[in-house]
Amino acid sequence: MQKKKTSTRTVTRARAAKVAPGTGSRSAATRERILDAAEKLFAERGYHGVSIRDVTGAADVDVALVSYHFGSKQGLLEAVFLRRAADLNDERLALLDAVLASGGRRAPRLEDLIDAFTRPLLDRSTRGSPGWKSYFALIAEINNSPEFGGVLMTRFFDPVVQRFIEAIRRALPQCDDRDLYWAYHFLSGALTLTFAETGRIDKLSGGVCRSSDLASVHERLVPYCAAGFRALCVSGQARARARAKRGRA
Amino acid sequence: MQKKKTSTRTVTRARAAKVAPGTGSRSAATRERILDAAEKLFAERGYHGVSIRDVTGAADVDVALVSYHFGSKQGLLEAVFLRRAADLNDERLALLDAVLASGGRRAPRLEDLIDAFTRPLLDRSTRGSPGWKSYFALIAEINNSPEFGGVLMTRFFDPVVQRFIEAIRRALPQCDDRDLYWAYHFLSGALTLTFAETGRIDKLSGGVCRSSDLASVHERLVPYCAAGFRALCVSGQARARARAKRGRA
DNA sequence: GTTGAAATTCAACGAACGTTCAACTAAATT
DNA sequence: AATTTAGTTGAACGTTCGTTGAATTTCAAC
Repeated sequence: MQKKKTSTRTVTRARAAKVAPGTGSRSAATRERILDAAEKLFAERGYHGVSIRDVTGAADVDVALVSYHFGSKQGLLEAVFLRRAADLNDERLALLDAVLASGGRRAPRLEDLIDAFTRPLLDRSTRGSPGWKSYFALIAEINNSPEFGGVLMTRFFDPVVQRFIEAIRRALPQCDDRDLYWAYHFLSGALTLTFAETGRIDKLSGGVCRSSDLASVHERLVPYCAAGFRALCVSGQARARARAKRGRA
Repeated sequence: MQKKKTSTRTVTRARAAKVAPGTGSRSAATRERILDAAEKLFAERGYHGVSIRDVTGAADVDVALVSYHFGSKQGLLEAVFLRRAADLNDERLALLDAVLASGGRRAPRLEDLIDAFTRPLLDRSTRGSPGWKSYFALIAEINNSPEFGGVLMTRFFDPVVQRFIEAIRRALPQCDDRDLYWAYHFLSGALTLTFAETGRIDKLSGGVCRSSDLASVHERLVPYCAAGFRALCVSGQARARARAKRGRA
């Protein structure tokens, strides 16, 4: 199964392609076209549900360019993921710093922290380029997928998440770490499903709720999760007291 | 694109296959084998990430049997979905009725309702056959997928969900319907991500939390979501008061 | 034991899959 | 103007895809 071709000159080019060929100016445009199309299609039908030809067809570009620019289909997925992650993480951290700075030495307000974590998604989905909606739908699928969930999400987002959890720990200093992490986990599930906009709640509610009305959802997501964090905090202390009592008995 | 074959005798058999061929006893066993393998693989790699040959290979069965028993690959997915849905829904409704009955005329406790909705998942994932874990992972992917999320979930689960929301409405009679539905939406996201067991929280928490320790998660999921429901309820009333005040002004 | 339907097997269909290669174009370097 | 290089193209590679038709086996009813 090893490559037998004693390839001659072309090897250097192929190797170079694997690294990252795009520095020229006219390549950047086609790279973006491919990323836009891939983002949309991956979000709609999932990674395996989309062929490279689907992507290049939608981008009106030759098939071979995916391998050339991104090395492989998997490389394309990671590039899609990476493209918007930096921007998203940057604003999240900026908002987090602003919340922490405005409070001075005082503990930050829990609602402000959750808002700083989630508002960048709201802003981009409602006012950003339409690609952001696809991006968030893709993240929702990835986040819930055993195949990619534990890998891609961790790599691209966990450093920022860690900083938020540290801040939340300051807001709820008496809270057990396990309760803190699980509370974040629930927030993560609610958040990704919300910004995936699958439309299921529209049918379920008979039109009372609209997935696309993200401002209304976000307005509710923050108090919902803040209350959840606090409840876990107190119920965790109750559990600890019960354990201590059992220990003494 | 229409079938030109003036097919003679075999048509009756083929038609019958589309409906549901399995009544014989030895067919039931192979059907189950196929469903088990499909459930596991769909959960691991998603619908499009699994080929029919992957499934029949794992089930040690001929390729053609999927078309014979389930009509098509999509038919197989729906059969996987349907197989455990009835059992799950039945116990959910039984627990719901028990909660409502035990309370008599009084409003049910919110925590009891959320527990009735979620505990059947906990029981089956921890004590049921291992196929249940795959099933819940598959549901998580479907729930967050634009392609299937709004269709399959609605068809198989929404009737039961509606009954729960009615019961929750009795527990929070002053709560606005929009707040109620959105609160359920957040619960749904947290629930599906939890039982998907993607393992992401294990890495994020550095081992403090374990996805596989579902009893600990469930113990926290209930108070988290109950507090969320109540918080939405009161913040919804605050919003209503604010709207009324603006109206008078 | 024969019959007949249900279940299974085998082989193959055309289409689509991800990837690669050599040839070609266009821009930058000398 | 000549040469190099990044970018693009079209074609093809071998493989796998979902599905199908016909032949074969299994098993219960007669």
